[in-house]
Amino acid sequence: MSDNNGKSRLVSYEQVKSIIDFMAQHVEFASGNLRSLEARHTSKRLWEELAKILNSCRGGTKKTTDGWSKYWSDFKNKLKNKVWLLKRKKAGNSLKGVRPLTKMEKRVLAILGPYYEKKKSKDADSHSSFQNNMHPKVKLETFQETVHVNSFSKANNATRRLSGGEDDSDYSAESFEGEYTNDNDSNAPALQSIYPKWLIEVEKKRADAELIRAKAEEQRAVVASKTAEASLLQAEALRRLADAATTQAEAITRIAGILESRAQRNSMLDL
DNA sequence: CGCTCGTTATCTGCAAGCAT
DNA sequence: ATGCTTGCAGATAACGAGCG
Repeated sequence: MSDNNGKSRLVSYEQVKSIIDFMAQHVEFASGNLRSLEARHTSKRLWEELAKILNSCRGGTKKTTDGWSKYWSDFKNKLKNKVWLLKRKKAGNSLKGVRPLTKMEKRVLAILGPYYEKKKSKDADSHSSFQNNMHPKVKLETFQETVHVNSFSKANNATRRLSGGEDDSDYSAESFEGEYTNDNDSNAPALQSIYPKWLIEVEKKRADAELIRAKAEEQRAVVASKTAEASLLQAEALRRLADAATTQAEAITRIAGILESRAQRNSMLDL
């Protein structure tokens, strides 16, 4: 198990938030798509970086890089199962106790959305899934059909702890409905008459991911501009310091000249 | 093209902790 | 005591890269 030295073995809310924030800035890394040789190095470096961040959080457990990697992998898997169950529920299957997605989970879905689609393409083609009315390429909805009882209960409760820092409204049915289909959107019926619902949902998820990426880029730009500003100030300070040093050197030269001429005068008087 | 290797994803079962 | 939840470990599958 984890080396938490008697502290909480549970991952804290702050830690989960940190992971998701980090993943939002590294979408390829989050999806586990860093497969090339160079990318693997990047992946390793990022896990070390992330592990350092997470282990420095005040509360929660401590893990090795492998431990956090495993945790993230399990987290994504549980989330996939949960989404699958929610889809079944929505499709009319009576699945009691399946909680709606939390804000955190929605955010992770927005980050991973496009990659879930890529990864699950084979499953979608090979499985004649329950939702016959759904397009087979909606990979998010094509998780394995054989979910045993244990997985079911696990998935039902997966990441329930994440709601700890959020208000109860996250669990409202409205909140969940708002994740992929905005029923209040007046354009929705018109759009659905043109495009299939699955395509609209996929595009919405893609847009969400793009938005998160753009926000991360914006933050990065702000940091970069502040860094540049600080560099400018530093350069200005150095320039002034150099000016002061030049002035000082000139003064010293003049003093030396004066002293030298005074010494010469004194020596002539002595003669 | 097919094989091997390394990494990551996924599945399953178990253990610890907690609530009743 | 019992059942549930959560996290972890181990096994296996899947994938991409490199090589002959």
